[in-house]
This record gives sequence, C-alpha cells and structure tokens, in this order.
Amino acid sequence: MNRPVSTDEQKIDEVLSRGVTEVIVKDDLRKKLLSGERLRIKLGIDPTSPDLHLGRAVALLKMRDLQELGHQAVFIVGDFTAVIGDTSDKEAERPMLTREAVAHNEATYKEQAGKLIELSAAEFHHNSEWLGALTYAEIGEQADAFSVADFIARDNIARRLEAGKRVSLREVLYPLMQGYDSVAVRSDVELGGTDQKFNLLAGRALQEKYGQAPQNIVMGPLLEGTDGRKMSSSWGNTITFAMTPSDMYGKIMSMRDEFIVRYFELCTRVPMTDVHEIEQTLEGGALHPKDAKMRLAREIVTIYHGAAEAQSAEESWATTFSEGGVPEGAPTVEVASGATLRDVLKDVAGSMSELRRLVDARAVSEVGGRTFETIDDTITQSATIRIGKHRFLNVVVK
RNA sequence: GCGUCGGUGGCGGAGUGGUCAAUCGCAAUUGACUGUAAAUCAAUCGCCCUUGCGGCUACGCAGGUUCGAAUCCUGCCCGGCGCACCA
Repeated sequence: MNRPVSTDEQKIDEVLSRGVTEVIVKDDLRKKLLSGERLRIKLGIDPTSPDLHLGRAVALLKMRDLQELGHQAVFIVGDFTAVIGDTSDKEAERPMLTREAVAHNEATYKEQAGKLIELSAAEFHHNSEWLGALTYAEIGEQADAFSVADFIARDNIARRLEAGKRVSLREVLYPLMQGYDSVAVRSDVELGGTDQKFNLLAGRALQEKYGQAPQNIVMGPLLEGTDGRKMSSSWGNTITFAMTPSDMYGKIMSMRDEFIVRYFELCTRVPMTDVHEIEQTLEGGALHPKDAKMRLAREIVTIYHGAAEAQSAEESWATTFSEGGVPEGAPTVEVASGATLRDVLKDVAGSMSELRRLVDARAVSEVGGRTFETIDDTITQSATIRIGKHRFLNVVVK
C-alpha cells in the first residue's frame, strides 16, 4: 500500500502540466515532489449527486498520477458542506441530505471513482467530523482571514451583484468551510477546477492562520460538454461514468470535433506523445476526425468498462449508424396485431401532439421499411420503429 | 416595518384592457446535407381531438371590476433596491 515515493523528474513534470491550467505555487510544489516526501493530496467530493461525469475525471486522473508517484490520496466527503451548500443554483431550497443519502452517494462515488484511482490506498474523511464541532468564536476567527472586498471581487459574485441578484451570506461561508478542511487533514496539495480557485486559496489562508504550511494547488480546466458548453447535467451534454458502453461510445462520437485532442489529454491516459501525434495528423488531414474520435471513444469506454465492452460498443455503433442497423438495448413492447402508432408510441413521444408532429415530419419509420404517414397507421408485423435518429423501439406483434 | 420596482413558456426577455397560446433571442425536437461532428438551410416547439381560421388550460396565488384581463383593483406569497427599526 505504501509504495515508495518516486522522484522521476519527467513524470513529475507531466503531472504538473498535463490537464493543468494553473499551479500555485509551481516551483514550491515541484521541489516538494522531487524531495521524495510523501505528500497528502486532497480532493473534495460533493455527495449531493451520485453520478460522476467525465468532467470529474480530470481531477481523478490527476489524483491517480500522484498516487502512482507514491503520494497519499485524501478525499473529503462534503457531508456538512452539502447541507449548508452554496446557493448559486437558481433552484432554491437545496434539500437536506439524510445520512443515508450521503452514505449511498458516497458508496456510489467510490464505486465509480474506483475505475480511475486506487481506492484501497485512499483516505476518506467526512467534513462534518470537524466542521460540526466548530464554535462561533472559531468561525469568527476564521472569517477574519478574509475581507468583504475579497468576496465582492469574485467573478461569479460580482456578476450576480451587478445583475441585482441575491447573494446569500451563507455562500460567503462556503470557502471558509472548504478551507478549514485543508487544515483538518493537513493537506499538502489540493486538486480542483479553475472555478474553485477562490475556495482553494482559502485553504492556504486558513492553514497559515493555523500555523501550517500552505497547501499547493493544482487546478485543472473545466471540461466542455459534448456540445461545447459547460458540462452540466441540466444541458444533457454530459458523459457519465455509469453510462452503458454503447451510450458512452455514442456520446463521444457525437461530440464536436474541436474537443477531440482535449478529451484525449484530459480524459484518457494515452501518452502525451501519442496525443501530440494525433493532434498533428488531424491538422494535416492524414487522420479523419471520425477515426480519431473512434479511437477516443474506445479509449474512454475501456477505462470504465474494459476492452471487450469497448470493442463490442464500437461494433454495435458501426452496424447501427453506418449500416442502418438497430442498437442493442432498445426497449421492446408487445402489441396486438393491428395496433396503431398512437397506441404504441404515445408514451414514447411524450404526448399525442408531439407524436403528430413527429409523424408529420416523417421522423417515424420502420427500420429498413416504410415511413409512417399518419398516427393511425397500423402495425401488423413485428418490427423496429425508429423515431428521429436516436430513439428505437422494438415492437413485437403477439 | 415603510417605500419602491418586479414575479410571463426550459432560460433570457417582449407584451401593460380586445384574434395573445402569447413578438423575439437562446436551448430543444425533426427534416435536408454529413462522419449520429460542426456549420448551414427548413419546419416544429402548452394539451386534446373527428386538423378546424376547432376545443381546453395557461402569464406568482386567491378573489374582484369588465361584454372582455397576462394587462385594471384588493389581499396574500416570493425576490431586488432604498430607508428605518433593533444593537
């Protein structure tokens, strides 16, 4: 479990550069990594949502790299912060998480994150252990490390103030809590996204206040979703760890070309020399973007599901979309002979009006067969019905 | 607490008594083109049906005025801002 700490300079430099936007303080961290000292690497996890997406993989892969260098992974489950949470979401009233919910999400997290990191060598802590025990006096003391101006200067706060939006005092407390986590676990390095910069820096400030050496910070970029916007579950542009191999493969294939190289760098462990080569051949036109993407999809699916599954996802994708076949895993319904589209598809479409529109748009057809003309068309033999590009339904006539 | 401005479709944001199911932008869906990419073009984008210049339900909530209200009035709820109160 305690592997020796590696001071391989080349590996260390890759750790400090691949998928990294900023390191604070870079020289100091580099020196520490080279010193052979075993460092404590902190990564906070949010137990509110059980589904990890590829955006999270950036920090987790970084953690993995550091683990391989022999450093100690320290995960903080934000069970306390999740409750008091930051209210930046417009959906107000964040529900109080029950202990069961936290435990459940944590278990899911471990299961999913375990694809990327060595779980058995990682520490897990709950920040309710120490945050819940703080007294008002101590909180006041900590709060003294920051000025109101610091907060107002923050981009996201400033923008909301500008726009006349409400900013809760509670949100201002958030960095204090995250910062104190670093004190509690004696963090040497904290990982996070660039959006976390302020909170990460708060850790340094508080550690100094408590007489600890301030942690170094490694910030990674925020991964774009498949459509180029910020990856967010509400946009539907995420790729989650829990997706089936085919879904994951398909999602990656429908991603914008311009992110291919970025995804290789951030979401895979393909050596950077290969990544650079892919980048160059793509630019030179020697490599078709589709082929690059297929390799990318294979690499990523392999991480989460293994090589065999990746292989069959690729084959399934090829038959479905290149040869007009049917994907595996399409839902199946049984109907009586003579059933009409309206009977069979109203639920799939969402509403009758929607189904009418789809049929009018000639979006509903039998795979390899006719295109339906009206919602009263009947189905007399088993077939696979396709709605638009992505939705399939196997219909079995009894 | 007082004053003031505001709460409209997934989001932003028009509309301020009469064809308003609600201009427009974004997002989304579908078709064409493709590599299930992007870009582009086109259509759709509350629900229901016997598809009609059809019916029903919608503009924070509840009432009211009116032939008629998202638009006016009253009360309540929620948010911003200002002032005060409390210290």
